[in-house]
Amino acid sequence: MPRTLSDQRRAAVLEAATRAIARNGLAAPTASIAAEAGLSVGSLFNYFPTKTALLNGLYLHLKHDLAAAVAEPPIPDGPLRDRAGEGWRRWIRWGAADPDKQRVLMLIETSHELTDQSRRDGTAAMQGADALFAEAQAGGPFADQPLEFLVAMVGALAATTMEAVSREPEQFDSRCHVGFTAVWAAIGSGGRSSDTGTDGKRSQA
Amino acid sequence: MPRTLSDQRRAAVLEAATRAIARNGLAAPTASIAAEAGLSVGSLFNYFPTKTALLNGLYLHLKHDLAAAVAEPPIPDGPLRDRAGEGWRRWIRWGAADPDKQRVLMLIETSHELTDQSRRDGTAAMQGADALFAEAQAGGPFADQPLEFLVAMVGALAATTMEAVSREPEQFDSRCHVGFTAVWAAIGSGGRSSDTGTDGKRSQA
Amino acid sequence: MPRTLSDQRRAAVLEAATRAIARNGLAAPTASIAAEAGLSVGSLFNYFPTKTALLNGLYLHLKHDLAAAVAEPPIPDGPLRDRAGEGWRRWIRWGAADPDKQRVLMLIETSHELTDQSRRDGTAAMQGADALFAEAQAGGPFADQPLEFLVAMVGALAATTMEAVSREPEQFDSRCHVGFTAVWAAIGSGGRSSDTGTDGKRSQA
Amino acid sequence: MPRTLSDQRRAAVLEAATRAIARNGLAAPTASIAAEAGLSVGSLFNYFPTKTALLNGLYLHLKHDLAAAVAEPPIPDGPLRDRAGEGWRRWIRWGAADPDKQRVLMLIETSHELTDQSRRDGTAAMQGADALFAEAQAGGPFADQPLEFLVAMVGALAATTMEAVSREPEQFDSRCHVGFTAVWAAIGSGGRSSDTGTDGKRSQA
DNA sequence: AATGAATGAGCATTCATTCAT
DNA sequence: GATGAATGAATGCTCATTCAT
Repeated sequence: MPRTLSDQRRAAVLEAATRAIARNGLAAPTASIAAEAGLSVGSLFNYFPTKTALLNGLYLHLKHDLAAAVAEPPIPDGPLRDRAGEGWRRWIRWGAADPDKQRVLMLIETSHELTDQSRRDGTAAMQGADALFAEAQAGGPFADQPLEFLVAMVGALAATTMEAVSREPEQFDSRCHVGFTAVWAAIGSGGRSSDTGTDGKRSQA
Repeated sequence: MPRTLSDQRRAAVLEAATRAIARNGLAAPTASIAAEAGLSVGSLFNYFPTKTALLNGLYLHLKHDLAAAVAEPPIPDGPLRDRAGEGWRRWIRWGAADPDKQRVLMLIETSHELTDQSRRDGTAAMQGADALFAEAQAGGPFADQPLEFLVAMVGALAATTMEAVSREPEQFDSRCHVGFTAVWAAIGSGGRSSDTGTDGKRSQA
Repeated sequence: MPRTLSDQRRAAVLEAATRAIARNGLAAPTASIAAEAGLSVGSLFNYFPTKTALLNGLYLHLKHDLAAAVAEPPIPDGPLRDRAGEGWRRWIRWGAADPDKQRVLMLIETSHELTDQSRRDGTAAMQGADALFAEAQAGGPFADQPLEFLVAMVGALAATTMEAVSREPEQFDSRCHVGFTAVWAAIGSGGRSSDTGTDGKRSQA
Repeated sequence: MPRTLSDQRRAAVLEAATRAIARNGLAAPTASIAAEAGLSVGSLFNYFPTKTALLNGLYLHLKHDLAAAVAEPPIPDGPLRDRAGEGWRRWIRWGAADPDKQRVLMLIETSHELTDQSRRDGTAAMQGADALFAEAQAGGPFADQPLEFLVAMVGALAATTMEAVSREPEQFDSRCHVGFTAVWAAIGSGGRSSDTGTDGKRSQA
């Protein structure tokens, strides 16, 4: 079966596309992507019939990559806030480890290339991660806010935090903490006693 | 004397570019922008010598537009939190009133067309608005976070909030409140007694 | 009468065109010519209704300029060969003094912008100078060659000689001598006893 | 394996460019050249990445074409003057057989599109032909003239002679003779006995 | 399946010329 | 007359996609 070869090449294309698009924007020529992947133009179009298909495929690939990075290995049981915090840190770590991925994800998301189906699929892929935050929102004062809005807020904060961390990796803990504080507040849990605060000291106030 | 380069026409170009780019992305043809502005292609290039110049000009125009919308009329004196909240609401209102502007601002910001100079100028234009949040950050637990990071967080939250409000304008108050809660938390004022909490009612709980 | 003013400006345009075209070729924008002449585009088109008209006007202007440089002040009487030699030196001096003029003349001549009428007029203007060489040709072995061919040969030799002299002005005498030797040969007088060689002094050696 | 970049097509482009440029000047649209070569615009740019590259390639192609026409088949041994004369006739024949080539060569040479490298390469290609004339110059009175000047003189005379012959092909011998007489004079051999004279009379002096 | 040349619609930009002031 | 903004056809070049090999 030529399956294995195909998968490898497909992955190479996605990786090359990530680099090329991070560097040159969505206008990055398919030819340059193919070259970067070590393929001919013609072959690239065997894996993705159009550039739009490539972009949508890349979007889903990155979304799943991110979702996996957040959800695996499984986050150990514990207080919701701890679990959410761990998910958050994984999220940020993913983006800071390879800023290109995050940037490209956003570029595609804000473009008009993304089909509704892809957008839905991407959202579905993140459901595991999102659930963590949705749960926290549930009982709080912002429980009536649409999940979509919540998820968007968390995503925006994550993007900003990643970017900051990728510029100063040694500030990972510090920026993560600030970002999570905002996330927790956006979820509506910011002031609840059950959270015992962002850190223990605060809760004694 | 010939017809003089008219500010009106320049403004028309910027407005047309905003619409066209919101609709078709940065790849929107200059010809379509010119047409939408009621000008010939050639004339567009009298006002902006290159497409990049147009994009940079548009970016600055929108940034100043936003800055003015936040800062004018002057926000009346009062507790810092109230003033920041008023600035925040104006910000969201600006973006929700014309979502194209906000979208285009972000598209340009994440593209490679923006010169460093423009970026600096754009940041400078927003200084008035940013100061409001910087002041709040000053004495708090996040005082050591770089202003740049703070500003980026607030900006990201604003973008998300605007988008939500532009989809459901009647939820202006509700979304604004959530967004501001996150902002205030990101600034590090989320839990300070001097703020009497995110809102008065809550602190009594 | 605004005649004087007009003539000045017209001359300024021609001079500016010479510089601009020497620098950028026939594709030199009319706008740049106008600017170099200290005029507005619109005004330039008052003096020359089209770019082609400007080019033809410039051609004739340069041809007359050259013709005058060769013919004035009148070449004193003397042996034909001396008179021709003096004409030749004046010709070379003209081109070496301002190589732009010569280059532009050739550019226009080899372009498709030149009308037949202009070409004829240009030829007519040079008749005085050409006559000097035609006379020399008359009795010789090449008397049956068409005047047009003779003139073209002399022109080609002049162009080459000018170019060489404009690069090394101190070699004026040397290059002039070589050039004239070729001219005289092309005319068919190269070996006639009446010429007593390329120059009288030498033949006595 | 895909269709391979074909030498035939490349040649077709050069030929088409020669015709189109002879007809319309250097401003001949690339599209028209492509069409004349039976190619699409896009393909033309596969063979030559820019119009400037095409022009430089065309220049070198024509120079080599001319050089080959002069040098091949090898000129049989014999007196220098005879060999030079044979080279000269071949040169003229080349230009008269296809005046477009010569015209285009000159157009490119006098434009600003030609790179220094191309100019050098073009000169190098002609070295074989030029050597013939350089040798003749060597021992004569003009031996101290720079080779460059000599070559330019010969080239100018050739261009003029070609043009005349292409207009009246039946005058080939006659014009060739006149041209060569001038060439030989420019080289300084016009009066030397070893040449047995351009014409018999001289050698007796 | 892989390759890369071929295709041509599409785009930013230029520039001669016109015309309102 | 003078000015220079307005016009839009024309041009070099790009790039997604196709297809012969």
